[in-house]
Amino acid sequence: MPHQTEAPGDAVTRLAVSTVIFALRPDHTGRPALWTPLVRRTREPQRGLWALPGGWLPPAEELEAAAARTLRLTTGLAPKYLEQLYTFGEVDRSPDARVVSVVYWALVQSDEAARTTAGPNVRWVPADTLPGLAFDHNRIVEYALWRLRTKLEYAQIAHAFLGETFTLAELREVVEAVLQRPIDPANFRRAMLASGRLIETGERLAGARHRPPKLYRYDTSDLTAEPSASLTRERPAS
Amino acid sequence: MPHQTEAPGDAVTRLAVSTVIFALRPDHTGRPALWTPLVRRTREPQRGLWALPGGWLPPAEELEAAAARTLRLTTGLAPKYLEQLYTFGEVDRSPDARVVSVVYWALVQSDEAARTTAGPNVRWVPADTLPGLAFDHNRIVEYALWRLRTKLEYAQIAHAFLGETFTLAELREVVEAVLQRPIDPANFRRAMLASGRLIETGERLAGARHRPPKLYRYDTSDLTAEPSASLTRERPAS
DNA sequence: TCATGTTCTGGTCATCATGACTGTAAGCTG
DNA sequence: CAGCTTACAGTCATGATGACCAGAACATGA
Repeated sequence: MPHQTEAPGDAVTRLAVSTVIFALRPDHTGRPALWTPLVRRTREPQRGLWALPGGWLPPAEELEAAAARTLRLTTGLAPKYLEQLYTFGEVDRSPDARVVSVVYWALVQSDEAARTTAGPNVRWVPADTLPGLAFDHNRIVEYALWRLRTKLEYAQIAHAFLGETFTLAELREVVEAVLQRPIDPANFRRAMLASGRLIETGERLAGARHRPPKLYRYDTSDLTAEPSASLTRERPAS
Repeated sequence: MPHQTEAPGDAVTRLAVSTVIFALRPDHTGRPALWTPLVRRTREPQRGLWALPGGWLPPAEELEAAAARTLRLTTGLAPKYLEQLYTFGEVDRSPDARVVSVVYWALVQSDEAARTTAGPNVRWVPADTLPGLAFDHNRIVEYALWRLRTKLEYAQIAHAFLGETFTLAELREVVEAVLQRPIDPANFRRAMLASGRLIETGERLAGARHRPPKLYRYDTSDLTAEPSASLTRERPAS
């Protein structure tokens, strides 16, 4: 496909797809924080180390589909948000052959995360305090964290962590957990309502020992905010 | 490298690196506009069509180095700014084998662009009105254009189109050409000076028939503005 | 029943960034 | 030196944002 047409030779360069998955879970203090699932490597190289879910790219499978499939196979998760993060291809990032990894990042709902495939080879860890991972996966997660946090500022993907309907307090809790700083409830409300992307459901969430908050839904009809809509999508075919 | 270790089988999936290059040149109205160099395909498939500069990824070469090398070989250009754009891997984007392309985008100085390798197989075209390109390259350029324009808003890479020193008017002309709208000179000055990234050289640019403007230099010392500094760099080893 | 605690929710105020605009400074040209 | 052009400095209105305040509305427990 490139204009040069030397034969690529033997397949010494291999193509893999991996995914950094984020979900909100209570940390040791009880407050919601970012967690990410890891899988234990059962083969060499780096056998026994924890790594990102992933796999080799099948020739007939789309990149995004491969990301969704491998994370479903290894963790049982179906992402609500899935987007390409970056392609890592340093020559020495894997000790054996040259491996180029197209890495995606995904957001899953909290209740979904609770249904993760259990087992000794899958484990959730706090995204900010990772153990030593295989290959360059620590660096990859750090970059994914940075991207998540900057994207939360200018775009609205916080609702990807939540269910279909949510209160403003729940949405704010998500943003606070991701950005790791408290946000004034009144100002947050004003900004969110001014964005015009929240739709009142008309219902309220009763049961708590305080004034029942309104339930909102996210307006997914407007795609103009993401000019790269053809490249990023929500709710991929899981 | 992924946790699954099925053999990747035959190398039916091939890995390529391509680059979208932008430079400022006067368009038919005489105003500076974005241009991009294309190369003509000399082999099948899509022989004769114009395409982005690129080539297959050698097993021992870094992705970014491969991008810099292929664009130098085909166009003779050395980019001042080079960053990974996106990885395109749709199964059907190439008629023959499966091809996954890691695409970079580059900015080159105007005077550098004038030194492009001449020949019937290299051609500069206005980035906004492209002819029909090979494969999915039209879509790729459109995405690169969007990324360039959004990145110019929040970051300051306009100086990548210019030389070492420049006047505020020159810098403003770059931004106006990229964003395709006039910018108030006084407001632009205020915003740029407030950013704190411009350093006065102490010199002025005389010779014009008006008050000589100050010459500025860009402050490259501060890397905190780009938290992903490890992934994006300026002035790659050309 | 009713006070109490809690959060929801609507509002004010100061600050800052930004767009529109005006006026003066300082060079070159004829 | 008159006149032209752009550099540069400053004002004003507007809108977004952070800090803060106060009433509304519910569950709970006295």
